[in-house]
Amino acid sequence: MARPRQFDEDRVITAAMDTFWRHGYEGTSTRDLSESTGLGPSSLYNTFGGKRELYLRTLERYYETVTAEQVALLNAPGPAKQRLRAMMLHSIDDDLDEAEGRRGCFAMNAAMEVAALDPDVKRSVRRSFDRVEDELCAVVAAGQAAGEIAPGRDARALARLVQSTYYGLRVLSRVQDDRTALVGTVDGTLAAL
Amino acid sequence: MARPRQFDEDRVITAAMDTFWRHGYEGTSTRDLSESTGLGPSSLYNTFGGKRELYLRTLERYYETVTAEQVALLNAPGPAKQRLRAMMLHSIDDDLDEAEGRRGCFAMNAAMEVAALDPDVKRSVRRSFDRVEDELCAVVAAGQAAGEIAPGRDARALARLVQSTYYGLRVLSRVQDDRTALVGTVDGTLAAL
DNA sequence: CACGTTCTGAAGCGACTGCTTCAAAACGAG
DNA sequence: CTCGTTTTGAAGCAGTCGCTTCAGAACGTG
Repeated sequence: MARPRQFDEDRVITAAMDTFWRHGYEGTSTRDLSESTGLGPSSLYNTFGGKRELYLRTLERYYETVTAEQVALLNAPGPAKQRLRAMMLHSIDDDLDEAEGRRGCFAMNAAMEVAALDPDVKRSVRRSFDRVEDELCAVVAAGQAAGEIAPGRDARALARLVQSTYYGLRVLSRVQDDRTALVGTVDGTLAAL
Repeated sequence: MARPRQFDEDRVITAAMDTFWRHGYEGTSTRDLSESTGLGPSSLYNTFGGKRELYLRTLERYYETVTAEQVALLNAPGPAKQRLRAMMLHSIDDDLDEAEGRRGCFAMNAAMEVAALDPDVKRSVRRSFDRVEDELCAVVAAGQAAGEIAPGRDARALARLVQSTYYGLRVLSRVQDDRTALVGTVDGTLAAL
C-alpha cells in the first residue's frame, strides 16, 4: 500500500497514559504528549484524532493493565479477606511511593477532574468502577460461602462498602503520608465485614 | 492615607472559590478569575499576589463555609448515627445536583488535582481532613457513650472508617447518578458500626 | 524502477496563558 | 486645594495552548 508507521501504537498509548496520569488532563499539553511519545503532532493527530480521544484511549489502557492487576490480586488463591487486604495494601504502597510521583489512581483522577466535563470519560470510568464492584462482590460472596464473612448481609451492599472505603483511602493518601493509619483503616474495614 | 479599595475582599474570594471549584486549578485562567470577581488583573495581583496564592485563600474560605456547614450537621442534636447520616446524605444530594454543576467537594478536588504538585495545598487540605476526622471521632465517641455504637472498637479507628467511606462515596458520585445505591452504602456503613 | 499512497517533521495558525507595566483616576491628610 | 499614596483599567509582554498545513520522505505494489 504505502508507507508504514514507524511506531508501535501500544507503546505510544502507554507513554501518553503515563503523562496524563502524572499531570492530569488539563495539565498535559500536546507538546508534552509529543515529547513523551516521541511522535510529532501530525502523527499524533493523524493516528488518534486529538488530545481528548487519546485520553480516552489511555483510560482504556489503564483498565487493561493496572486495574487488571488489581483484579488479579482479588482473584488470587487464599481467604477472601486476605485478598481484599492484598489489593488495598498494594494500592496504598503505590500511592505513597514518592518514586512513582504520588500520582494516585488514574481512573479516580479522571473521575474527579474530567467526568463532569466529558460524558464519554464519565461513562468510561463508570464502567470500570462497576467492573471493580462486580469483582469485589464475587470475593465477598466467596467469603460468605466459606464462612469467613457473615452471610446475613447482602454481598453487593458489602462490596460497595469495601469499594467506597477503598476509594476514600486513596483520596486520603493524597495528603496523608502515614502508612500505618491507612493500613489501620483497611483492617478496620475488614473487621467490620 | 490614599485611595481605598472599591471591592469587598470576602466577596472576591467567594467568587474566585466558585470558579476554582467549578473548573479546577489548571482549568481556571486568570481571565476567568477577573471575570467572575469583577476585578482587573492588576487589582487581583496587587491584592492576592497571584493565582496560586488566591487559590490557597479560596481553600480556606471553603473550610470556613462549606466544611463548617458539614461540621454543624455533625454537631446537631440527635442520635450519633442520625447525625452521620445527615452529613453524608447532604453531601450526596449536593454531588448529584445538576444545577450545582456536579462540582463535588472542593477540598477533595484540591487533594486530587493539586496536592501532589503543591506542598502548601497538600498541607492545607491535610489539616482540613484531620479536622473532619476529629469531628467524626467526637460523634462516634458520643454514640458509644450513648450505647448507640458498640463500645468495643477504638473511636478513632471507626471515625477513619466513616471518613474513608464518605470520601469514597463522593468519588463514586462523580460517575454514578444512582442516588439509591449511594444512600444504600451510607446505611450499610452505619449498620457496620 | 516508477507509481500511488501514507506518514513524517517543521513551521506556523489564532487564541490564550500568567503576569507586568504605566499613566490616569481617586481618595485622605495637611 | 494641594500633596502623597494607593488603586484602577487598558494595553501588552513573552510564552504556550490545541491543532493544521504541507512539502517531501518512505514505503508496498505493479
